[in-house]
Amino acid sequence: MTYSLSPVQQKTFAHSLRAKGLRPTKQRACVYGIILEKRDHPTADDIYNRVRKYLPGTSFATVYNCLETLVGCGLVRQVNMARSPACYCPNLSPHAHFKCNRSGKIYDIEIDKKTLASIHSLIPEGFETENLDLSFTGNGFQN
Amino acid sequence: MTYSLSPVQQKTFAHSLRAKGLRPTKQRACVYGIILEKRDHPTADDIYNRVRKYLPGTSFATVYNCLETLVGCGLVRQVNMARSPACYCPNLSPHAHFKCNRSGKIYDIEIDKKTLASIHSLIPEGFETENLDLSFTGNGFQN
DNA sequence: TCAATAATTAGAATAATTCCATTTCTAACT
DNA sequence: AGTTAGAAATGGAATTATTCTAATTATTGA
Repeated sequence: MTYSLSPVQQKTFAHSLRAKGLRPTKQRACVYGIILEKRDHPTADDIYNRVRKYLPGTSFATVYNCLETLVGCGLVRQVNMARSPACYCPNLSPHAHFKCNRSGKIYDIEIDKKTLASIHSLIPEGFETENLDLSFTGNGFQN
Repeated sequence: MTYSLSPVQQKTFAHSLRAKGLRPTKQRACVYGIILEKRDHPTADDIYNRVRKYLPGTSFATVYNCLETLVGCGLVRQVNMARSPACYCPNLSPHAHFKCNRSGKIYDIEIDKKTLASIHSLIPEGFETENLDLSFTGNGFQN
């Protein structure tokens, strides 16, 4: 059984891929849907396990390929935290991540415009920033 | 031939370790000295190769153990950038990293107090931050 | 429908790091 | 200085995350 995206999601999905000459395949739709569905910052391994409920033949290579494609299209973000596998997040607004050392849970933390501007002002003249990553580790409120 | 730290470095080194009940061994001194010596953000592999010029018997396990210890003592910082092995840095002041996609070079970028305060103010009430990582990727000025 | 090409697949390969059992070293105590 | 208990280092295997490769299958446009 193939994963169904909502009409709005489907449109965004197909449009973003086609804009880059890429094909909206069922595997890509499924990976995208799974990341949107449960916003728990799944790893490639988590995604692999969830995808296989819908498309049992899916391989790791495909999951990694799909993720790379979706990140490349700007549909999802890859989050890299120290000493943990990459995880994925559909929140496209500028935000930081806080990883709780006790629970392992990752929280999204919004970055307000003023702070974002302040952060960007750190970059020296002549440097061109493509990506910004801000992350914290420590203990979250409730564990 | 064992690596010699300057008297000041030696004092900081031995003191930080002893404060945690750990021993200032020659391997740890060597790893520490190497990170201080050439501030080029070496990876564990780089460090392994440099250490072995002084202490040829050193194993990868030891390099990783030493690095973990030094990071734990606050003598060096571990820097994790997306899709690259961890690298190490003796700059203990609050700073961000900019990785140039073309050259692979990592630049230290100071974070001024105001921006730092602004970043810390993002953290919700009740969260306890142990570590902050801010990194950029893009193109540096001269490649 | 057919051809061209893009995407997926399985499995092997690689890279980075961690683990484990053994040996060696260090430092405190005679 | 010699002993000894615990800490650290060692080599190699194991693990984890990810990427690569060659063959197969799917998608899209003519």
